[in-house]
Amino acid sequence: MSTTMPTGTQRVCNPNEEEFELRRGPWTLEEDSLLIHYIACHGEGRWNLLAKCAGLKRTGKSCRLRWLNYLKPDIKRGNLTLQEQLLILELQSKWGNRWSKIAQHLPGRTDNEIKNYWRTRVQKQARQLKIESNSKRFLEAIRCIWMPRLLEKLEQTSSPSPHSSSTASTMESQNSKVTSLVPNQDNFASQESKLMDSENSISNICSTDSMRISEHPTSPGHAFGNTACNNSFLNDCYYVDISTYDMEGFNLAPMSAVGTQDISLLDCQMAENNWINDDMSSTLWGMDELWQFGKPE
DNA sequence: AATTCTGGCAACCGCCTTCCT
DNA sequence: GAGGAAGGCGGTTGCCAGAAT
Repeated sequence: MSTTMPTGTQRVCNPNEEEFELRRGPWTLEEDSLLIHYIACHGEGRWNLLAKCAGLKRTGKSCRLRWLNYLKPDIKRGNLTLQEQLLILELQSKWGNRWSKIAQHLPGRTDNEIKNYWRTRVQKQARQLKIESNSKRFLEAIRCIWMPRLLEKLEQTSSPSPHSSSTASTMESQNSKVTSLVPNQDNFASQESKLMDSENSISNICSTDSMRISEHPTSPGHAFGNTACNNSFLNDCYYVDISTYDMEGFNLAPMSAVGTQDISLLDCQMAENNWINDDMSSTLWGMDELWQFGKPE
């Protein structure tokens, strides 16, 4: 029994209590400080009671959300690092839209933030490619093209990225061990050229061993193994120290079901859209620079 | 300079699960 | 075991700032 008020408040009529206003919408500084102060003194949990005791005219849910997504001291601010983006791609392909679970592996990042990232950046690419997001084809593109690119970019920017300087310390340090990821750049450019050739499917790219550099000898989950790319592209070319990701190993099982037909379809789609050279280079996840280094001159 | 469009993100909603009585 | 409350989670909405026209 509530009525939305034009001012962003709800009038809640409770027979046992006096009528009170329930605020909605953006939080004010005053509300924030009330919440912070109350949690500092009494801890979090029992959110409905907390809201009442703290003098907040908000629902317990609203308080919880505000705290977890914005006010909590260890929340990271700023853009997602390359490592974080890579991790999100991998974990999403592994677990699907289990944002809270994924967020557990990105210290300081919230499920809401990761969800927003996925929707605004990643799914946008799917739309532009006319690929259904979360489809096999899209997953394939992520694995065979974008993740390797992220890895390569990661290697190139071994020094901390400018926009993540002070805020991404945990992941930054955790993932500084992403090692031996990328072969020489010339090869990558040539791979991209191949991609643009409609005669060559992604599977061609994936199956080349020209980019071979190292293979992790003991990796239990075998980061990029057993993919539709016939293992070669990722498995042979990249080594990610899984343990540093705290990822319980990459799981590429779903991709193993992807046949070359699908890949070829994707390839056709890509060729049709000229996606690497045009669309993608300027829009992929806001990481424009990611698409610059490997472009054929 | 004004208007429209777009992207990013905080916040809300509704459903489901877990906990408590 | 049943029922209700609280918490957790994923999807969606709406606002705002900056870009584009």
